[in-house]
Amino acid sequence: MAPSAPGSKHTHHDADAPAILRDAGLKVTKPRLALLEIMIRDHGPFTAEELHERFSRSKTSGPCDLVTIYRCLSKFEHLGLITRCDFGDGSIRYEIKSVGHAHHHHIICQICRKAEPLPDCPIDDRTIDLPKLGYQEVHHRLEFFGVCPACYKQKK
Amino acid sequence: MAPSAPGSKHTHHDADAPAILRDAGLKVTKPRLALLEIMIRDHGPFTAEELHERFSRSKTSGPCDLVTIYRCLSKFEHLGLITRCDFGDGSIRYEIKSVGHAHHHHIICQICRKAEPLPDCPIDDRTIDLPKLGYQEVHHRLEFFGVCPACYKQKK
DNA sequence: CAACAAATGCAAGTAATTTGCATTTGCTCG
DNA sequence: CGAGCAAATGCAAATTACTTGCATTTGTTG
Repeated sequence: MAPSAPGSKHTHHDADAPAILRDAGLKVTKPRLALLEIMIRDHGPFTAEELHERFSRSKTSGPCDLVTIYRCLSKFEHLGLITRCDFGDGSIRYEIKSVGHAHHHHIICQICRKAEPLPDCPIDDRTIDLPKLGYQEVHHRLEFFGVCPACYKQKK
Repeated sequence: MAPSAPGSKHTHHDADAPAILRDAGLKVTKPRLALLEIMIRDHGPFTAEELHERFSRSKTSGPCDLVTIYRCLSKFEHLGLITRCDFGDGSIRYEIKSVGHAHHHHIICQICRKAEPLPDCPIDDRTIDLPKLGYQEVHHRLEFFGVCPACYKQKK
């Protein structure tokens, strides 16, 4: 996937996973690399468990302990490579941050648990409420919930 | 707190905990009543554990098993008496809903974990994004995070 | 106040995530 | 290119938050 040009134009784009890891000061290990590539390639926020399943299914990547996935995710999060999503179902999900995806939120179906990304974020952390003044490094977590069209149809 | 007038004007206001329970079709038991009263009287969203501690400390209310608290909270939530808050630290918190408190959100200090309510909700579930159209019963969960003035001062 | 369902307490069980520790694996130098 | 060392991994066990099963107690209602 990283072809031709050897020392070519930098500011690595998308799927340049090894460089991303190196730049972050992490060793480029097999599990780590595979994990990052999965997260870049595939969509949607994933739980550790879901990522672990993808490892098991994939023939190309060796196996990877669930614990390692937790540890990698934690590292990636602290480095700002991925964002945490909390859909309120007891599991934490993660999503790649950079790679063309702007800050956004999701709407989760309460019935089938499917999540859809919403294009724009309606919140500006700097201009919301007065009492928030005085807080530093403000950010937010926002998710929408509802019954998706498909599930709503079934209910009737 | 519920004084004088015996069979007085209805539409029970605030601290009329027994009536709230009865109206909800619940038995007025000692733990339940005490729990609801604590939630009405004291502030802030609480974890089950925090509520349990308040029981232990209080001389006026008998003891109450943690399991009972979980069960009551679950009941209260389904009845719409309380709302769930997720501060993303692995514990769920609950807050009374009615009793003059409008729908709102919080800002949580990342350092000391203290939560402050924010007066207005910046979200209108009906008018946010196009893809959300088609979803029924839409609601949202939103929390802000940051470093509170006190903790920020200490850091420097 | 009898009777019955609902609510409670205690013990045990789950699910998600974390920690300890011995082993392995990248990376850096010589 | 091979030693050396810290970082990363895997496995087992621990922890945390919450849930379930079941026998006992307690409100409520006739």
